[in-house]
Amino acid sequence: MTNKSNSNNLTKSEEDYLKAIFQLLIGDNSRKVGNNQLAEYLKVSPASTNNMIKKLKAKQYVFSEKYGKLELTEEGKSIAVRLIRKHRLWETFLCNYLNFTWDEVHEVAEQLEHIKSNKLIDELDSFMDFPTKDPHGEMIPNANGEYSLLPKITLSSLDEGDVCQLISVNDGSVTFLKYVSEIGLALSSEIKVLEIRDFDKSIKIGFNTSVETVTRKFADNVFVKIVS
Amino acid sequence: MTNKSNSNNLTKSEEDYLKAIFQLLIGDNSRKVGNNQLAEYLKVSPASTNNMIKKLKAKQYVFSEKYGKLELTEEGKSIAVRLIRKHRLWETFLCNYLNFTWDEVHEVAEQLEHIKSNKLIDELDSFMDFPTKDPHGEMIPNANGEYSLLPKITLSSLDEGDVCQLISVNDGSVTFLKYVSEIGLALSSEIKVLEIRDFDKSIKIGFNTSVETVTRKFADNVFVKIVS
DNA sequence: TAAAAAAGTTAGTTATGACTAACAAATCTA
DNA sequence: TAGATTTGTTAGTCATAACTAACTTTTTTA
Ligand SMILES: [Mn+2]
Ligand SMILES: [Mn+2]
Ligand SMILES: [Mn+2]
Ligand SMILES: [Mn+2]
Repeated sequence: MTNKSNSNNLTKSEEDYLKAIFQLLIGDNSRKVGNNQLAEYLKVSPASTNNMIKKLKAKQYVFSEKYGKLELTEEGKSIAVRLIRKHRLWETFLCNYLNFTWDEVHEVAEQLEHIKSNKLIDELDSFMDFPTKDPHGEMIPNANGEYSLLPKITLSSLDEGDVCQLISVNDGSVTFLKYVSEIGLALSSEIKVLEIRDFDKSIKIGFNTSVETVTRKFADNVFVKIVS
Repeated sequence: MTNKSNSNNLTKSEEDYLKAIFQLLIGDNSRKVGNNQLAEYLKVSPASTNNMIKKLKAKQYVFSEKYGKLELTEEGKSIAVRLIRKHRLWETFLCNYLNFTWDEVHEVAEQLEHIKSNKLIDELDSFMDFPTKDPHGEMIPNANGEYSLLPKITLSSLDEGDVCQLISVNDGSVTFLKYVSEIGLALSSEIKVLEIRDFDKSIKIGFNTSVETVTRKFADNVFVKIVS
């Protein structure tokens, strides 16, 4: 059993850095995460991340050798997971109870996730009857910080003829999410890869009664489960 | 019609200072509010408030002469009112939907009030069907910033024999609020002033089937409407 | 009305978290 | 493997928002 009073007394920035490292570590599936990569992800300078990493190392949330790659301690991971839980519960609340669309929730959740109150988030969870997926299809960790990760397969990794089901989407870009709903794609949509064009690797997909051509960049942000 | 994009681009601190000035101005009913008084209210040093006041004057939310008392511009007032609206809507939400007690909501609302999203607060308002009172009995300004103030009569200002109804309570102290509910007082309770003791000005009150003696300090935080 | 007290201001310090510029180490790549 | 490129580090600056200590102005009161 780990320290109970953790995740408190952290600043908004410290929390966001830990979450970012966690996301990069699970996102890039156990690939190494470096200082500059983190800086780019957070849209700050490498000097800023270097500085914050020092502080997080002193507080024992992060470890790394000089000039080495970043890793999270158990404490660091635990804080990141709880932040993700809060973020996703808030996104779910905004979508399901306050008439937000899925492209509107991320920015607000980015603020709400930093509200310090265990009771608040657990009551919100209970109020919504313990949802397990957020509006973008991502899992929501439970109150004990437990969560399940299904492997993230991008639409762009499929071959011609493959059929898949849309599981989740990257929630970071408003224009991307608007685009997804505009063409009629939604969570659970069944998608067939009709053609991968040699010229620019753009992908012609079919779903429902629609056919659309999307770029590789688009397909990189769509996560699927292969059906056949 | 005033500037629309106001109240944005303000820091949490700037917002809290404007709210505090507003509360002191209406609370102390048009009495003058000075720098040191503000410092004491916000529990920071007079140097800190002096500094912040300078910034708020530069941004035209506050005005005052050197060594003079503080006043809010229309813009300043408007920001304060919107912050109070957010604070009280959140308190109402926490009490009515998330099983918070009235002594638990203030601290969390103090954080939630700084979330930047007009849609969020207006949808929350609509979700709750536009409540007009918060859990402590205070009015909630509407989406246009309109609000009505009933004169604040403290229980401590009554005379022996007066009968009144509890309208609202000061929401700032957890121990006070717990105390109020513990002795069985609630919004709308009818209270009779049975005796004001000469020795220490403590007040013996009767309500429901109870009789309690409360201090002047207690009675200063209870606001009532005189019944007879 | 002069001294004392209170209220307000200023200067200088600290912590946080950004930044740029300059530099060092590690990794590619020819 | 040497040179170039990428990655990471350090030093120094800035803005915000707190602080203490010292000072000035205003108000009180004896
Ligand atoms: Mn999100
Ligand atoms: Mn955030
Ligand atoms: Mn409150
Ligand atoms: Mn606040």
